[in-house]
Amino acid sequence: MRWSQLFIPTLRDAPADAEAASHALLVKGGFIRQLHAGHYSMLPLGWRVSQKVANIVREEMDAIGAQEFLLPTMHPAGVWQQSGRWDTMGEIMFRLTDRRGNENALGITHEEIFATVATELTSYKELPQAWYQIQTKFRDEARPKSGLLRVREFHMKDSYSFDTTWEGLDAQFSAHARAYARIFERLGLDAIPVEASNGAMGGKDSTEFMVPCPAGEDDVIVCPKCDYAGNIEKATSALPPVADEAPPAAPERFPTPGVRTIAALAQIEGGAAADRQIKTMVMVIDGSVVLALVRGDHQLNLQKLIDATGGIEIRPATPDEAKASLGAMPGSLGAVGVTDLKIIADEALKGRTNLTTGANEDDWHYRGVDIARDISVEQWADLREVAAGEACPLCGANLDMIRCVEAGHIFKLGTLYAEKFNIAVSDAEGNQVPVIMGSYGIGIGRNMATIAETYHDDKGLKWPVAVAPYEAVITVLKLDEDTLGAAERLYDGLRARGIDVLLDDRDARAGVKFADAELIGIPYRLTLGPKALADGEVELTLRATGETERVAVDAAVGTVADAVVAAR
RNA sequence: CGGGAUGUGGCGCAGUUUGGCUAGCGCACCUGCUUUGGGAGCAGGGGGUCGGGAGUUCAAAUCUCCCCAUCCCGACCA
Repeated sequence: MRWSQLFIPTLRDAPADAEAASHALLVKGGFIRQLHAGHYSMLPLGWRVSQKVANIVREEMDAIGAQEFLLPTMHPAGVWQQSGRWDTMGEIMFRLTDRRGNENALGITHEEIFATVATELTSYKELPQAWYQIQTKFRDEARPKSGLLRVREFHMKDSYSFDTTWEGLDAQFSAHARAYARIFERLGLDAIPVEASNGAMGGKDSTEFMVPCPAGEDDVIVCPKCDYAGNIEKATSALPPVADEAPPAAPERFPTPGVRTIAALAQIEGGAAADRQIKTMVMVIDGSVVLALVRGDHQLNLQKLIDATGGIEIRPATPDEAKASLGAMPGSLGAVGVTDLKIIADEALKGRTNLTTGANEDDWHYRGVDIARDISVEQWADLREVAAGEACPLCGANLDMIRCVEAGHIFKLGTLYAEKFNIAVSDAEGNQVPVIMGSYGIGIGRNMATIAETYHDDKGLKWPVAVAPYEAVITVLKLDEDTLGAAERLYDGLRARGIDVLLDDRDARAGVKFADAELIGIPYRLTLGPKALADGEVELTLRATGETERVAVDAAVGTVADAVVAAR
């Protein structure tokens, strides 16, 4: 491609705002343009990068025997009603009504649609199968942000596996995990596989691939000593036991005028240390009030509460709702003697005695509470959020917390969709057996943005060769016959070697050409100017390191092509 | 959904408080001349329903009301 014909609008004065640095560079370099909140136009450079990411994903999916499909983006409501997710997906799903008054959805994922195809599976001899597509998804996110990292319309590779046995599912899950590891390696990303919450996808095991990145939105707990890693929504830690003194025969009510916080209760005479308090959180889960109890010094993790209760819509109760349910405002709430509400407690409270908690009357608390004796806990669960510095549950080392981007996610779905859509095949004995599914996703644009976030400097992007929009640029400093002629011979030579090469034939100053090539992040730059050309040489500059060396003109094609091919 | 901010040529902004010349500036763009190895200079030129609607006024980018959109913080969220 000749640069003079390439559409690259640049915004050299783009303001640096609080969004991801990569986003400003992708906009500035003319890769993407925003149409609307969460909807981006891919310009030629951006689309080339996106396609390269997609092709790497495609190659690795093909390598594990998966077959590519392309399914519709718009789906009739009935398919989603059949799985039950028409109602449970809530506002995340775009819905629209056609001229006949029929309801439709824009696909947020494609389990249902692949399931309709999978009903045509009839025999165990056809299995296993692994099917995928690279296609547009729509999600009505409450707050799109950070450029391509969180959008409402995006490209995603989603794949689905079909097996007759759980061992088969395990094998497909492992195959995907290995394929994902290779994909991230080729993309130049250090992805950490972590235990994850399954969220609305359902199913059993799930692994997220998390790339450390300050612009991300997920916190991941990792052990610096062993392999333990988990999303904050799932991770646990080992806690030292708290030695409780024996409680009195019954809880004792005592006045706590003005005390509204755990910290305040820990300070006052007759109070208790935070780890000897019960924090009572009033939550509304799908319209019902539930009490969630954690230790005073612990934080409740909402996703853990969702996972433990199977809830869909969950929110903290308003102070007025809390008062209506328990009779006091937050700060004096407790579960002692409460029998008409569901009470779910964190495991760190199990067996504890002589605790302090609110008495459901403003300015009063209980002490001497024995949780087993005094509180009707209906369900015990892991509800508390792990904090950095706590002990690894496997080896005891101090855990780290890292901010990450969720770059991929793989699930073992099980037989849920087989049951909803009646996907069954005959086994060797002629019995109908349900098909066991897995579901595997990786976002194309999100990975593109994460790469940009990982590889850039103050001059611009530094794309890895594997995803660079062009692998090499020939910067022509003087548009005379000799220089341009030499440049075109190099250009033809590199194209003949299959290199994606850009010929900067613009009538612009050298500084502009250098700065633009650096901004858009082309890995290899060949500079043709009269100085070196007089010696029969050209300059080769690496974007990644800034190193420059002189190469004989005759050897330049071979040198660059070999380097590019080796780095792909 | 709550809080805050913004909307003016392609891009980035000033002007709005206190209504008033033909709505400016920088970048980009077009023409010419000079320049040419790190974001050139001079001269000339083109381009704007001032987010939308209604209202007040002799007069509205500016004041009032309604609406829309975008951004940031939070809530929420495979």
